[in-house]
Amino acid sequence: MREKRISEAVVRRLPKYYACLKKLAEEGTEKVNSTALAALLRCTASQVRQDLSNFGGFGQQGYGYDVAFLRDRIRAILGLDREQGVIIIGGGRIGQALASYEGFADEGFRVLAVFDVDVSSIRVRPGVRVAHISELPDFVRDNDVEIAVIATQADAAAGAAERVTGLGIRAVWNFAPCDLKAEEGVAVENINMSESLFMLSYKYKNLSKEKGKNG
Amino acid sequence: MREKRISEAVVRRLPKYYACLKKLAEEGTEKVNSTALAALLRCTASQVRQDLSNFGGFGQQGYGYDVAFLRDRIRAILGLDREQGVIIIGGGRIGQALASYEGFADEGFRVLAVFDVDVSSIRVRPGVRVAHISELPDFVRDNDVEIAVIATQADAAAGAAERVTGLGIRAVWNFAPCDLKAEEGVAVENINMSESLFMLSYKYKNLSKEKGKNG
DNA sequence: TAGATTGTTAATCGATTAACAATC
DNA sequence: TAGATTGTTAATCGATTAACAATC
Repeated sequence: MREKRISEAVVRRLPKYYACLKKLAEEGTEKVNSTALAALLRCTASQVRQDLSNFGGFGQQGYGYDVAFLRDRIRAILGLDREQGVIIIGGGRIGQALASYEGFADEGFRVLAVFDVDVSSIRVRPGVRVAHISELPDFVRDNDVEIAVIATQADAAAGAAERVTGLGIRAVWNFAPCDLKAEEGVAVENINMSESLFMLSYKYKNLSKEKGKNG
Repeated sequence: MREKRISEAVVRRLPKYYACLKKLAEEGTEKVNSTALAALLRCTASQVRQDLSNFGGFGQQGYGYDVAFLRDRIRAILGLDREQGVIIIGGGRIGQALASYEGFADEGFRVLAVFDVDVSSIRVRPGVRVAHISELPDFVRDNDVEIAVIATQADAAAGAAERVTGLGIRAVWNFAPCDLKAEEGVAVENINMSESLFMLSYKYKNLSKEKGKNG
């Protein structure tokens, strides 16, 4: 059976549906329809139905969607229904912040270790190992590592990415201020703070020209 | 004269052009054509010409684009041709990391102060003030603040944003794991790390289905 | 002038929205 | 059954790509 290719635009909205459904479930809401979901996501009901139907019929005509059911389906679609081991390359402030952020654990991400060339002065939560970069190959061999976070300086990022993919890691989350491109068989997501800040600067500068709506 | 509305898709590419042109200039490249730029950005030459022509004719037929000239034009378009004062709400690890990141200074961003309810144990670079949140109104009144960074917990983010916009700040850069929506007359950019991580998880899970290309 | 390459118009492609038949 | 709401097909809209006349 041929899986339909899901467009990038749809994938970008999936985490938003998920966050929204988690919230609704926490509030005790049991069912929701496409109109209500659309209002929460600030899009059209049509788009909600179109998006969700990409993955199968999760709703019921005349009723709507069961919140907990839909949330769990999207969680599974996102691959959050299992543990994923994470290592962090670079123990600077960003690396330390990520290593200490407890929110990730809620969705099954387990930060296993932080690697750096200088191990002194890296402070993380108990349970997260701090190790010299030379220990990386052994660690990856001996542990179940799905995701590598690149939290190095820009000039070291591409090298670090090559290194981890060379060790067989197939998911790279890059925080260095440069865009890493995905090679065949490797998933890459860039958090490019500079680009975001520059866009903010652009939007700010052009505020008067806007007719509302951006963000 | 009626300014043409620039689409979000184009704005998202502007920082990439800018980064690319800065790099070319540093390497001593003096001219570049749309085909070469397209190769660096991994898009089509047609798109490069289409994008740039939104802002005016920066090139020269038969020649191409002058690297330094185009870089400076895009810098100005992004609003990076001046100083912009930045304050940070929230002195946790993310807030501290941002307060200490020196790369922003290169583009005219000046981190002036970090505010929090608990000022102890916040360590930043010399020259950055650390103050209790109660000092915020006075500080904003007495200083030139363009941008407020929200680096609080998720539940405090919306309140913090209201607070700073209430004080007249018109640009908000949000790092809390929730999407702040822009009200009329306020520019907002969200760095939503959770969404990015979930998308990475999705891409990783669906790697085999991909025909290359993502990131 | 001949060659190169832009800026722009036209064609294509994909994503969003609207409409409605299916069905709970 | 009647009312509500989905899933899906068709229409619209916008963004990307191709083509080419303008021009350096």
